[in-house]
Amino acid sequence: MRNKDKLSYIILGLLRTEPMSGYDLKKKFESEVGEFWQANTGQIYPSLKVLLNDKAVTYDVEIVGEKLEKKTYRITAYGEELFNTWLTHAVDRYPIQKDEFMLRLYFMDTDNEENMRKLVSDEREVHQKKLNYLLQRKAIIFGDDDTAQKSGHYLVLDFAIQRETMKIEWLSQLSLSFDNKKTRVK
Amino acid sequence: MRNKDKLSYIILGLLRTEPMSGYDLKKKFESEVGEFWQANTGQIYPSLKVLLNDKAVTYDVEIVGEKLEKKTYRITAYGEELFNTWLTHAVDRYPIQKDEFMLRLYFMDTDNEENMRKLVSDEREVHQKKLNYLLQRKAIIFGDDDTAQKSGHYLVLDFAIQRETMKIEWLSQLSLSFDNKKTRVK
DNA sequence: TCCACCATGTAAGCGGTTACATGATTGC
DNA sequence: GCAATCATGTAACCGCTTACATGGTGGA
Repeated sequence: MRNKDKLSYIILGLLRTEPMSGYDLKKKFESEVGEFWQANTGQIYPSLKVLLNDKAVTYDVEIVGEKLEKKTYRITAYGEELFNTWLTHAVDRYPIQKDEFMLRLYFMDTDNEENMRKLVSDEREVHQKKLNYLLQRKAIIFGDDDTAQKSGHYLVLDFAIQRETMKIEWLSQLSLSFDNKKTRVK
Repeated sequence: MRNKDKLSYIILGLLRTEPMSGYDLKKKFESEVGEFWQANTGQIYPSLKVLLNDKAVTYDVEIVGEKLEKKTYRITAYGEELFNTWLTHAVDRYPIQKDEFMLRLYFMDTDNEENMRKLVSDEREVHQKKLNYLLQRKAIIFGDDDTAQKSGHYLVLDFAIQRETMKIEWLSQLSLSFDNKKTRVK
């Protein structure tokens, strides 16, 4: 395990909360953690192998049904050590946020109103769907009480919601500026 | 050039605005476009080679000074065709936004106030610096007039500023919640 | 019986970073 | 003269995606 390998730290973090299988980890990357990092089997299983080799995790085999072997991974004391070092060590540099939509916007002729409107409304739809999904998840997991819960899970969900809300508002503002322009011309 | 290769499209887009060298492209990725995509020489020069091979770009050699050969790349009609197809074709799927800070937040024990405060204040500092830099650039490039300019360049800068502002506000809110908690306990 | 899901992996290849290598030019 | 910057590239390696391969389990 190399010390810049973020995925390994995330797996350790997930295993610290509760022991689980590679398949369970995959599901975690599809939900909670998935808002800010993702991984699939092509990375998870090889990564577990490395962690196992480094003695940062161990596993117990559990037989499900007749013969299905489920490996339940658990973090070791050494793994906890590695993880805690990462957790309290500051983020080294500014994260690069790739955004293909913003690139298109950058390149598009802003006077081509038809293209601009389509680009913006398509993007808004994508983010509106995402926002709806996030709000629904928040309601299901945390209910209506906004003040009480301040767990890590709550915080990441809340930030993701803020992020989507902000983008939608910005896109709406942009749409409005097209309308104003049209009115002014008339 | 494979049709999923975003970098090539970005290079074409940059060359469409004005012909330039690989070195110039690199600088573009450090500023304007860099807010939403980045690339360095290890990708740019090989990518130009592929585009050249596909006849999407051509170049003229210019002698700078005595013997320094500067290759000024220019987009071809075929390249423009490729680029326009990409530009007006909708973004296929939701962008994954990696954020190591949010991961740390997710994993950190929210009751460990000392660790939380440090994590949050370090992150705020990083984004405050970024915001200051962006505001300065906006002032230099576009001046004080907020209403007039609606070019692609203006829009990406504006969005980046919104993004940073939102994160800083969210982090401030979080800091406040620590303070309130402390007061309540007293 | 069938299908969705549980469960574990591998291989190929691409996208991207880091580091290296080399040399010219411009301005102080 | 020196340093910053201009300028072009290559090589190694890693991170990550996509696709493939295989099979078991549980419920309608």
